[in-house]
Amino acid sequence: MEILSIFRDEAERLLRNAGYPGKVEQAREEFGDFTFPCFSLAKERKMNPALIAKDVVRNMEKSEYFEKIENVGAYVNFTINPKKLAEITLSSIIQGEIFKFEEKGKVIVEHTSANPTGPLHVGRTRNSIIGDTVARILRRFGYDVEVQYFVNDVGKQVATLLWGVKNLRVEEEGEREDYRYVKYYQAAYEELEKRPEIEKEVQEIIWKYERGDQELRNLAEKYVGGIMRGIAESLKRINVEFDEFVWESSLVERSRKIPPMIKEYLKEENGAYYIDLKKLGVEEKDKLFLYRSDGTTLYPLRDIAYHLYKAEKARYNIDVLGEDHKLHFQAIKRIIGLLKPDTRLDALFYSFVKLPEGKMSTRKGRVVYLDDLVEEGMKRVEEIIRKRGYSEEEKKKITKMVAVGAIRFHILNVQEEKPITFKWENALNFEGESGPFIQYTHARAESIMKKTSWDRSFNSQYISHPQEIKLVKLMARYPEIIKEAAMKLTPYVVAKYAYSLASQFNQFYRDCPVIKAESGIREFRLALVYSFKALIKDLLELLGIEAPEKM
RNA sequence: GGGCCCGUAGGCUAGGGGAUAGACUGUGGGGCUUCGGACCCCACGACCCGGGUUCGAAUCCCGGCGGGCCCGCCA
Repeated sequence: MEILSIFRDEAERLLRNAGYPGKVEQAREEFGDFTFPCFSLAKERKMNPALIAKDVVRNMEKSEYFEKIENVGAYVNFTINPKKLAEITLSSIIQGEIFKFEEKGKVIVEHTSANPTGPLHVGRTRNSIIGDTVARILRRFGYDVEVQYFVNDVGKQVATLLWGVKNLRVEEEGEREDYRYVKYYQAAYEELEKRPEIEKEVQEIIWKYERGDQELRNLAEKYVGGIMRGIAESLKRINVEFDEFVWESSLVERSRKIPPMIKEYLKEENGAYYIDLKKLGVEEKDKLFLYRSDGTTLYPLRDIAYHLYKAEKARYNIDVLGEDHKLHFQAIKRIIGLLKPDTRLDALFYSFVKLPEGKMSTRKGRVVYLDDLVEEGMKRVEEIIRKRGYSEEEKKKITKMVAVGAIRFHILNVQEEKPITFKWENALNFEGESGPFIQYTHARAESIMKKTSWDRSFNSQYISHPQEIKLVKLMARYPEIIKEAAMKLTPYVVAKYAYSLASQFNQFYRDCPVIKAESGIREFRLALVYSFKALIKDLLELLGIEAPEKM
């Protein structure tokens, strides 16, 4: 139940009864909670908007839901009755009702799906963090969510890696397989640039691998599998996990059955096959190639097979993709629309993270690896908490929680489609609008609760301080924030909301003593602190950030 | 050449027809006999440019400029 819509509906009911039906909007804070601008009505009725606003107020009946309804210029402003709102909001949180949403069926979220050619870098991590967070939000919103990673082991990149493994000798350094094996990939690419004729050998690897060549399968299992283990381990450190890894090679046979199903869009050119995209209604591109002339499959074909596989498992599918996939996705969506018209396919696009010196590139070794970012983050956190007298074990746990909190929040706090330039000091910011700020605020609230006992009873009649009212109003927005983030696939709104809530709590904290407050007020404030803590903990969880009790 | 996305204080980012453009960081000041100073308060500082639509444009439309991406028998 969206708490504020109870009040919004009531405001609109009052407007109707006053003879001026219309929709209210969110008001600026200093004017109240909802507002009804009278400009368009003024135009319709050819009257002065300010006079209309006056008349609306004159004809309005009283309501226990609002403590004040008044006109300011051409606006009719509604101020919610805080006692009523506090009662509804706090009991909804304390009983856990606020976290329950209607069940909505199954959805598969595919994210990351980075080529398994080396360790995960920070650029790709934006995909993982956004994808993981949107999955968490959808789960909260009532979906049965399954998270998948599409492992591209059939493509040219992996063939290049395997060519390197077979033909080159490199120093394998480091503990983890992804760091060891990426050297083959980088060396193979260098070689390929020097001697373009190697291309043929790479093609041959693709051909053989697709047909199940045992030696190559074994190599892929070791090297691609090893790199995937590394990637999964890196992601696990920042709380990203998957339900299923789907390997492309497992879909090759299946993908070959697809072209006959869309024969009327299929064309041939020198032995290669493509889909006529114009005919499909995609204007921006002509041909989508499915087969090479040597008969091996191309990524679009395997991707169609994969989407078909997903569509059979779930009626709703979401891909988290870099903006470079926009056109490709448009084509895939059309094709799945033909093959599985009763399913829904959405994409969440994000812009790249680049370095001040340019785009990240695994090939060129111009990257910041996720692991390095996490390590550096932990180092900086440790610096701060060194003197706080935590045990070794506590210190280790807190250090990781806070570093990951900073990293995830930094990525999530920006609209997905805006480009990010990676800078260490921003990615590892612990102050102000940051993950650690929110975690710290949670720890503060926790600290109050620990110092006192409370039987979960409260009386909303005691609400009076402006900071109490502001905090309740902000908390009441939780359901609509979740709904917006889930429906528009915009996880950043949850990050922004979590920050504003924490920030508001800190202001409340400054002005409103809790433990020392007199009886009545004290219980009410404890209900506020408890509710804030429950809410912010949930929001942090949605952002994939742990909520430490002390830090 | 064509298409898509982005342009808001020194840096980073909300708002996406409506009231005085909201934060964070930075810089300068201030606040613990008070529940945790990774906090709080005050000040400074911004809508890329030019037209148009509108009672009203940071927001919508058109045209520039700047940045990113796409238009592969790569993925």
